[in-house]
Amino acid sequence: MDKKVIQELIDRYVSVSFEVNKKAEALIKSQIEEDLTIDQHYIIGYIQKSEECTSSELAEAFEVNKSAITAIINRLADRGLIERTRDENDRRVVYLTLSEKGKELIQKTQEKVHLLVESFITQFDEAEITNFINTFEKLALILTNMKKEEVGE
Amino acid sequence: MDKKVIQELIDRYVSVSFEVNKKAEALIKSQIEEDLTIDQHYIIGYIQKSEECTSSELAEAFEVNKSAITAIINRLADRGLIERTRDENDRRVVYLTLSEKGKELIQKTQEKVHLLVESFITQFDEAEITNFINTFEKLALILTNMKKEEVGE
DNA sequence: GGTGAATAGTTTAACAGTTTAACTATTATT
DNA sequence: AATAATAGTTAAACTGTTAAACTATTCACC
Repeated sequence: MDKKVIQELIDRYVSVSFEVNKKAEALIKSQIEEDLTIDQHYIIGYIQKSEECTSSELAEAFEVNKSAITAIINRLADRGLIERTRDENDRRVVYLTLSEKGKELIQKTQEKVHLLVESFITQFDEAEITNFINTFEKLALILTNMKKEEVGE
Repeated sequence: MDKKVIQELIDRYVSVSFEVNKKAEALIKSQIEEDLTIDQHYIIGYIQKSEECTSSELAEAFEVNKSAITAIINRLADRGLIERTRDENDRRVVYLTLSEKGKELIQKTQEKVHLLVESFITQFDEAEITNFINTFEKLALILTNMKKEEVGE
């Protein structure tokens, strides 16, 4: 690729990804039920999808320290949205699950978020949005590998 | 579009955008100079690019309240990275500019971030990444319009 | 020209999220 | 049995955020 072209692509990428992130986050925030923060929403969503979720798994997925997760989980558990159960075989680990209240809450919120995403995805034609998401997924893979290299696995 | 296809695209989009955001943010964080946070980095970068930057403009761009901007600007001004100057014609407004120290810092950081973005952008062929960014920019436009509609402009 | 509304920015209090370091409890290694 | 490693928590310090009240200035318009 031409150096100039690359420079331009970089600038465009940096600026558009910033813009989309900010705007998308603001829109999601507007759809979230009750007094859930964005992070709480994502945490609950992750637990919902995950089989046997632990703090360590969350910390890795969200790229933060475990103590940051503890703080968030504490708040959600205090509100009765999340439950903790110890593993009987390895009593160090604590599994996180959603209470009924938590399940209901995330379901309602996910529906709204889905409608939101649908409303902009359907403004593209199928080929374009499919290509876009395909490349996006490739990018996710590349970033994962870059991180692994950095850590030196 | 088929309903099932749309559902699948939504799920893929939601999950891949979350993943890319987290990973990209972690990588950027690893490239940032000294003790700058991600938000501070973005704020300084925005001021650098902007002509006559004000707190209100930043608040709008970052989709937060003005008082959140005040807090960040205070910290950066305390560290001598940003300077405030009042508009002589309208003494309510305060222009934000980078000090020499601030300019040097952001330049060094931007270089690193550019190299980082370059390292993954160049793993795609030109057509694919160009299409990707084009669609991304369309998405930014759509989100901007959605917000305008919501606000009711 | 003076009064009330609008605008730009700040302050304060309260809270969420984050890191680092030290800690508890448990399990693995040797 | 002793030591190291792992899962998670706690505490202190900090950043970012909102909401509400505030200051200072400018605008609108009668």
